[in-house]
Amino acid sequence: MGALDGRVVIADVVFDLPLDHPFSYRIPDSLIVTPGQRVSAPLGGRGTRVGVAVAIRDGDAAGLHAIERVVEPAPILSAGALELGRWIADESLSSWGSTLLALLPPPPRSKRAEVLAPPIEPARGAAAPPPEVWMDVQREDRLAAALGDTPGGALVIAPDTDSAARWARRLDAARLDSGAGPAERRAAWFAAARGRVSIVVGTRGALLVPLPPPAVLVLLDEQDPSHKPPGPPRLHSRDILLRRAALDGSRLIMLAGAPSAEVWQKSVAGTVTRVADGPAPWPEVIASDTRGILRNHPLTLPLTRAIENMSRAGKSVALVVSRSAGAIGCNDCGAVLRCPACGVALQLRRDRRGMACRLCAKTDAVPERCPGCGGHRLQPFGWDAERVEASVRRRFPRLTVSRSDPSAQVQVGTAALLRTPRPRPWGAVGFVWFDGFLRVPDFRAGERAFQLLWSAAEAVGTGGRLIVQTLHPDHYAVAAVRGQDRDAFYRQELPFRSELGYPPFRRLCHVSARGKTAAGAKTLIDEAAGALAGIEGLTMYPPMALGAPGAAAAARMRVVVKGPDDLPRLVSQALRPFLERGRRSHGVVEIEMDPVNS
DNA sequence: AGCACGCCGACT
DNA sequence: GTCGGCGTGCTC
Repeated sequence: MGALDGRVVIADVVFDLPLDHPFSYRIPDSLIVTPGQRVSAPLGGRGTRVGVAVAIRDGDAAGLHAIERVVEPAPILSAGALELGRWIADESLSSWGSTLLALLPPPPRSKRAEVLAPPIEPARGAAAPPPEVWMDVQREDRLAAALGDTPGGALVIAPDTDSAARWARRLDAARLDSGAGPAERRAAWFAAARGRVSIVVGTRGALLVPLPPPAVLVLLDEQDPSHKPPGPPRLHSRDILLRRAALDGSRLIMLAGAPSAEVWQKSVAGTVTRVADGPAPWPEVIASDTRGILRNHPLTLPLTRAIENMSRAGKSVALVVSRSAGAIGCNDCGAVLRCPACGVALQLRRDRRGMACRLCAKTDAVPERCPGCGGHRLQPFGWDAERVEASVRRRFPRLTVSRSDPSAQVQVGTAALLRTPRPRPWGAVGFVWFDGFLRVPDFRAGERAFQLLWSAAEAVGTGGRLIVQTLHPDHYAVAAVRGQDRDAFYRQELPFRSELGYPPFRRLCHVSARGKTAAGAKTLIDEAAGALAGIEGLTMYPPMALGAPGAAAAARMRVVVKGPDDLPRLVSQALRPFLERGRRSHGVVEIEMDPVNS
């Protein structure tokens, strides 16, 4: 690296920018920089930013600025982790830098360098055992016991910080999530890298923690949509862990009472191993038909009885309400108005003057009569927590009824009630208006409803009751939970997904255009849709406006694209000109791969 | 993403 | 005559 010929050592650095190309810097003689190391370097105008060195090479220093300092004296990411980050960026059509930096603990505030050893390189190429999904009621206890016996390290990914905190306490593990302080997070990261702690618990931000092999990777509540929140890394934690386990030969354990359709399909295909038990303690599941009732009172007879019996037995009852969903149902036959082409529930527009399909954007007036039974009681309605609370108070004046007090005899709330841990199980759980979940205008509504019922059944103790008030008492989600039979649910659900070309059989992608004006957004989305049109294997729905109709908010347009496994590559090739900051006059094109809601 | 440069409207 | 709008292009 003699300076005579101008050849010096150069670091290629990626930053948290929407630009998917590295910036090159000269490495001053006073610094040693290796791939995977965080560095601080000048970028644009004035000021420095923290980035990650992804490559070190010899080159011509002409016109290059110098790295200013290293954030840590050793790499924070292994070569394998860098490569995994590259894969996540490719799969989600985001930049390497924004992906990597979202997966690292915050840089230290002070410039004082921490003394640490380099992370241990994962054993690449080792054959990984097939990933497992543990579904039995005892799965959490078994996990805690199994991790206690594990010789190597373990990385446990929780869906949210509350869960991470609980599990860190339970496993006596180092905590690495945004609920922990920055210093604690960094300490946990490097302690794990050095093999000094055996178990690390975190949320998504911990997915790249280096662990000495053999390590066990764990995904808690696999079915929880919180595993793919908005923002980088823009990929589901399940997919990241499946990839990581395969790359570094780790065992992967996913926990879910009722797994996602994606994991279930993998288990059917034999790439994921199901671990279940025989019949577990299970409540009596009662589907209570609300036809003709539920207009003036939120409780059917079975739920009223359950409240009476349980309060007499000193047990508490949860009443679960749904957030009003905007789908349109018939109060006579229980049918939901659906788009004939897409199969998803049509949604009442906010101005209430029509209804629209979220996927194909077809809009229509709300019909006078139900297309199924001819009934004229078509309406979106629901019992919210406030109304339910007041009504139950009136009906049971001697019971404590509350929306906030966990010790109340009857507690009313949304589905989040079931996720709050409690010392004793519920005596009964009642779904006031289960159709509110079935009617959510999303192709995953049935799956979500099934998983919700399953978790409710698990949260009810033996001898308890699960009461489902619905116009669809024979719905296959209810039947499957009553029979404690996951397979029965997916035997119905998977063919539906397959026939309509939904995940897990095809991949989905949202392409949206945001402009200053509705016309600008429309122009841009039409151009983007034009670039995607005619690509072999893609199915594209017509553009539709997002947000409130009318107003100024219509400056967002979206198309839904379905395609094969290599959808990211197909879309990125076709839309490259839109993603490389060219068309700013009309707005910005954004791509969401594998959307999990709406 | 931020930021600087650059070319057209209403204001002290 | 300026101040300032944001459209366009760049950052090693």
